[in-house]
Amino acid sequence: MAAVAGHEDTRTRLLATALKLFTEHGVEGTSLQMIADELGVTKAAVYYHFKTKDEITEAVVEPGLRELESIVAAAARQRRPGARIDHLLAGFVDVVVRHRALVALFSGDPGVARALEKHFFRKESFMTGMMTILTGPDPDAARVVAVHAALGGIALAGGAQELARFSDDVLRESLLDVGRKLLGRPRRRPAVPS
Amino acid sequence: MAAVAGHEDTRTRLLATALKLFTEHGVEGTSLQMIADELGVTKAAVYYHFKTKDEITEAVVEPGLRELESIVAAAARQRRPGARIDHLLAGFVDVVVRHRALVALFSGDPGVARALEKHFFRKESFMTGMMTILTGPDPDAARVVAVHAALGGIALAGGAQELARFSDDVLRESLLDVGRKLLGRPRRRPAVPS
DNA sequence: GTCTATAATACGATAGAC
DNA sequence: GTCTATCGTATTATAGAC
Repeated sequence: MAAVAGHEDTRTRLLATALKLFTEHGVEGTSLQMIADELGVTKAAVYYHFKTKDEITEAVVEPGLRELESIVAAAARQRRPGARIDHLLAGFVDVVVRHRALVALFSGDPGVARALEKHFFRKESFMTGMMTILTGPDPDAARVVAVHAALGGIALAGGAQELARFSDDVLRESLLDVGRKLLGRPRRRPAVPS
Repeated sequence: MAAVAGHEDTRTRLLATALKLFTEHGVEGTSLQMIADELGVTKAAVYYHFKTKDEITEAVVEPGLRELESIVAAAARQRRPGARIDHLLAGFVDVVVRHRALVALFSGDPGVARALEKHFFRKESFMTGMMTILTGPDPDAARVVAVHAALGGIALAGGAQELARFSDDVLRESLLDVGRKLLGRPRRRPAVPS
């Protein structure tokens, strides 16, 4: 790890800078010049680490996306439908909290979807997989809307600038509460025995 | 009305085309060339109707934004805190349903906020006004998160492509339900007398 | 009201020196 | 690993004919 720290460090700083600018101005609204300036290098230096801008976009969202994929897969393996929902909700919220702005970026920015399409990742089918677990079979309109609002609301709230001051634990519990209410999964321990 | 139809029609078609492309590719990801091509005219023709791209962005979002502003003002005039919340929620959902993709665009696209800033509209202070009504005074973290998720979830679900098939009435009732659950406003008529 | 033509600039991306 | 310099293209925007 330490041996490649010199290389890894610049690459990591680059991705962190890109994520910050992407959430601020959108992927298409962020130029390589802006990234280079923020990093304190030239455009050519950026191109040493990544061959194209799409490759940067991909690398920014990849870690969070991989986590989400494995969570969906693990949730699908649960036997009871309720357990599938609980597993997916807890995992989704956890990824949102630990990556904050990333999931909101993935959910809302069309530039991300366009960049991923070129490397054979279909956002639409991925979302359908999550939806199927959360809605169940033959859902009515209200359920489909509620699930959409839950995923969107959790992602957007997790990436909101005004909520950055909250700790991971506080944000996680609050977002779990949002998901439970919208998905009809009341919590087990009502907190107060009285 | 009919006398200016020739002018109004092209301008209206232009705004509808712009909104469609903005939601598909984002504001910064949409060029005037794309708008002109979709309209079947040249870029110069587009510039006859609007002096700058920011002016187009502004004109696209303006109608929905004006409605939201008057709804917030009307909600603030309600006496009881619960009535303020109910008024704002119903109005917000109604605007989302009638304009669909527009509110999601306003909520999520950084290009919109940037375009509006130049004409003295501060998105941040506008959102704070809505938040204050919905959270009440001295809200805890869970409440702030819930309100954020409610507004974001409703806006995002309203603009979702997969929910476009639902009628206005069905979508409105479903989104109201989302808002009521997250804001702690259970509905009056529980539907089934039994 | 829409066109052709063009200016000025910014973009993504590459070549080659150090 | 970062630089200077540059290529080709696309961008916003304008001028002037019809």
